[in-house]
Amino acid sequence: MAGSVNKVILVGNLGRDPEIRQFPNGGSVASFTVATSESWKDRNSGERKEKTEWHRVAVFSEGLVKIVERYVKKGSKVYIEGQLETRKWTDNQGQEKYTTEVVLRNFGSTLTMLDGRDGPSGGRGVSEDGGSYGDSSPRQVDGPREDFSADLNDEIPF
Amino acid sequence: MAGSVNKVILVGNLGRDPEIRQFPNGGSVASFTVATSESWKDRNSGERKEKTEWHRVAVFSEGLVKIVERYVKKGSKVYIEGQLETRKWTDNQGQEKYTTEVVLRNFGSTLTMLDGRDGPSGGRGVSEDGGSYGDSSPRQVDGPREDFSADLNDEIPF
Amino acid sequence: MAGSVNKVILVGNLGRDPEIRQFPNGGSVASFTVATSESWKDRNSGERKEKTEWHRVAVFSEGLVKIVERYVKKGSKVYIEGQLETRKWTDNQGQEKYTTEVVLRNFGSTLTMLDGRDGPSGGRGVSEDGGSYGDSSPRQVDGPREDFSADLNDEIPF
Amino acid sequence: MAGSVNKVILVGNLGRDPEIRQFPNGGSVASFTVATSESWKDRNSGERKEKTEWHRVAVFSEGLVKIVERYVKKGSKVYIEGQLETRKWTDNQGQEKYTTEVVLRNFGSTLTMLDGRDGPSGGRGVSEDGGSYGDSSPRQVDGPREDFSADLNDEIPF
DNA sequence: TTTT
DNA sequence: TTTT
Repeated sequence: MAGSVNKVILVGNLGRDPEIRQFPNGGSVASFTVATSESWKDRNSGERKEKTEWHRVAVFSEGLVKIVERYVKKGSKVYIEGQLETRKWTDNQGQEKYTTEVVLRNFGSTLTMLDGRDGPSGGRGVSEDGGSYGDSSPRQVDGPREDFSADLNDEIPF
Repeated sequence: MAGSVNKVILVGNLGRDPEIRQFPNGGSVASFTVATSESWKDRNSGERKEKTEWHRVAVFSEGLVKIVERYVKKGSKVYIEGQLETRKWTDNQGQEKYTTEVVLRNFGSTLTMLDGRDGPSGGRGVSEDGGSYGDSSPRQVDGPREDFSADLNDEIPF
Repeated sequence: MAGSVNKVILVGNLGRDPEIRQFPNGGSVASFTVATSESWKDRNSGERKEKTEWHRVAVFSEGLVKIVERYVKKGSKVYIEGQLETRKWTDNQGQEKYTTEVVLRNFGSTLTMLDGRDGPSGGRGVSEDGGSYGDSSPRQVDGPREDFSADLNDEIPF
Repeated sequence: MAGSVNKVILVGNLGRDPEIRQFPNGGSVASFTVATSESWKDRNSGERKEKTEWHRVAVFSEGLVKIVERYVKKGSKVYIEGQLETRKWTDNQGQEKYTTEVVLRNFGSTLTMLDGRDGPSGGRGVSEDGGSYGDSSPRQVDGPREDFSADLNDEIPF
């Protein structure tokens, strides 16, 4: 299409440690959920209200997966720039389901740590060397999976 | 949560005329879908590939609903700024489903026409006076509905 | 213009305490500078490089000025959404100068604290009641000024 | 700095054809100005008001310079994502000046045509092959320049 | 279902 | 200097 833009910007905290999975072809994906919340005063009752929204995030960019592996964990506050993607899948009962995610691929995607203490400053110019980094490694799922998408969908309800 | 951001920016075209619904309490919602697409050259095959993503949009801001009613129709190119929201609902078979939408509420939400010919310049400072506007009115669903969310969910598969 | 967008998003830290000024007509403005920085590895030398950019910010939205007064101070990390504006002025030697600022007015502007400890969650739905809030009040410039813009320009070099 | 973001999003029209300059080292820059405008109804007088803002844009990303060369010209409507940079220079009278620009470098920068007729769909995955493209080539400044920044600053007043 |  |  001549000129379209698909961009999501989130600042929020991770609900759990990220999950990293290797693909048979060598690629990998980091997935996690991010909470954002709003609060407002109800017009009628005058009560303070709050609503939390959970966003499912999938990181496919190689450099950003490394950042996630080393620095991002449950509770981390992150700035994320990605794109919206909806994919169709079939659950165990044969029901068709749709899942919408914020996806970080190479171009125009960013992940920046906002916690201060740990981690690098920006998620783009990722240095390619490794190195552990304290003890905050994410929950690594061991080994390649084949039924990747069904597996992911079992765990998170949307 | 101390400091979160939930923002979606889309530039794309409407797949169909918007649908406007009145709520019993006087509010209204305009809903439509927006297509964005990307194209790239496949690394292996060298082929040109294209992928279109469909985004479900729901406009609750009173001023923006008016803009949509008057100026936005099938094929319109729009700039949209809203927030991601996922809601749970139950289909006719009693299955729980989740639908993720780009929602435009009052603050920080924008809808701007990018087609040039028709429409006002920006979706924020909406003048409160009415007036028809050519012949490009959207498909108006007549009258208030009670089972609003189930109804919407019948029509669009995600 | 049919469909234009002017938006700046910054995440960075304040270089100094904000400066608040009252206008004779009752309005006020909060101004401060925000640093963002990038680091990258130089392609030729392999050295780690870093560059800091300073952004001049002016907050005119009444609710956001209150937020700034109470919660924002030197070193605070903030998320800011505003618009770019360039204004012309004349310095003491009669030279014409141009200053570009990130301006926060009512619509679509946001300021969110990212420090965690202090402050409210979002800069939009600001409650209109007052209240001190610890000891972190910004450097308040006492009383209305008439030569507002020249005064500001004396202090910051761009 | 741990975690900063510097992002500008513009949708607007070019005031003139872009200017392309080659650097001695082989790089190039495309520069142009983009207009955005707002209109609102004055609270007191009830009059319709309009204000146009001019943004100076400098494109350093190699792929995006090609896009600009081929497709972007006076009057074109574009979507731009870049970062804010302020640089210091000295004019002919030895006066120090500051110029703030929206700069498009490699990562996270985008330029997308919104005019419909001409041009490719997105400014990121630029194909590296050439090709003229009708007659809409921008005003090409011939040959490399050495005093690049002074030269640019002569022409545009901020 | 849009658009190029 | 653009655009409506």
